[in-house]
Amino acid sequence: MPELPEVETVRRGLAPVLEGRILVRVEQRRANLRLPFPNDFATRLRGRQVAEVGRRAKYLLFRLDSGEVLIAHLGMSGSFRIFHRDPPAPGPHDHVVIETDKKVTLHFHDPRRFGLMTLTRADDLETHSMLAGLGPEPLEKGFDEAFLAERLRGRRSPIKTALMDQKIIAGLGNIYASEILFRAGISPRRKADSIRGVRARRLVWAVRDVLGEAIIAGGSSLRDHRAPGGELGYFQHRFAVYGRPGEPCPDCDCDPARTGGIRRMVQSGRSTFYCARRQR
DNA sequence: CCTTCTCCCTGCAAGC
DNA sequence: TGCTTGCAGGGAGAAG
Repeated sequence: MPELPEVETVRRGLAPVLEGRILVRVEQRRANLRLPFPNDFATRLRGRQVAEVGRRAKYLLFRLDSGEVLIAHLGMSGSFRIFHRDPPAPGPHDHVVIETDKKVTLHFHDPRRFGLMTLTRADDLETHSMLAGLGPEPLEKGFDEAFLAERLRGRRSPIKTALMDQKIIAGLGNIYASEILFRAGISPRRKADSIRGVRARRLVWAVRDVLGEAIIAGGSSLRDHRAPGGELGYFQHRFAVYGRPGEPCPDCDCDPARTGGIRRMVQSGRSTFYCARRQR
């Protein structure tokens, strides 16, 4: 379940291996993922040099010397694997195979095919429909309590749902939304509009802290996420609430047998985990 | 405009 | 054991 920390971990794994490499062979092994591949996908990549591997929200951005950018999204189950020599034969879910000079091979693997790859001109990147309208990067300047309170003003949805809205903040998904609200001591049910002042400050800090710690841990490896070198992330062991219904709250130790402990509920069709005592 | 719902897809686990 | 069912979830688009 790649969210910002997982995608950033992937970017950090790919950048040193791919930057400066020339894509000598590109094999597109099916017509579509979540969306169709663009016309002449393999042809437009072949022979190009990778200038930079970047990230915006949950999108990976491979800037090419042709002036085009390869936009890749991992969806739910997408992953890249790097092989420094003798890559294995691609399996049924290895949808794109890219060979570079220096014998490096890249596989894009995505069993559920919620991911996507497309190409656009670098000049048009910011106005591309996938990137236009995204909220700010939560780990960069410009994301602060004043900005957050302004963005949440008038929002009637629960704060948990608002945190997952990519137009408000870019890069948060279901797992980190629960973890961040726990860290901030804010109820996931609270109306987004009521997040102001000290709560907005706590929430901004929680966003930065949780995401920062998760990136240092290499993201979370629940089912699918691995770094491109095959390394597992280990932030899942540090989840305070996600996937832990019925366990005692790690902060207040409220007893699950007496209505305390971590609870699960569904908001907008997604599981939310929280401690009712600690989060208000 | 804002919010919620539905769908896309496969793999896994729980339950019968 | 072997089947069915439900859940996992990012994002687009429809519906309310």
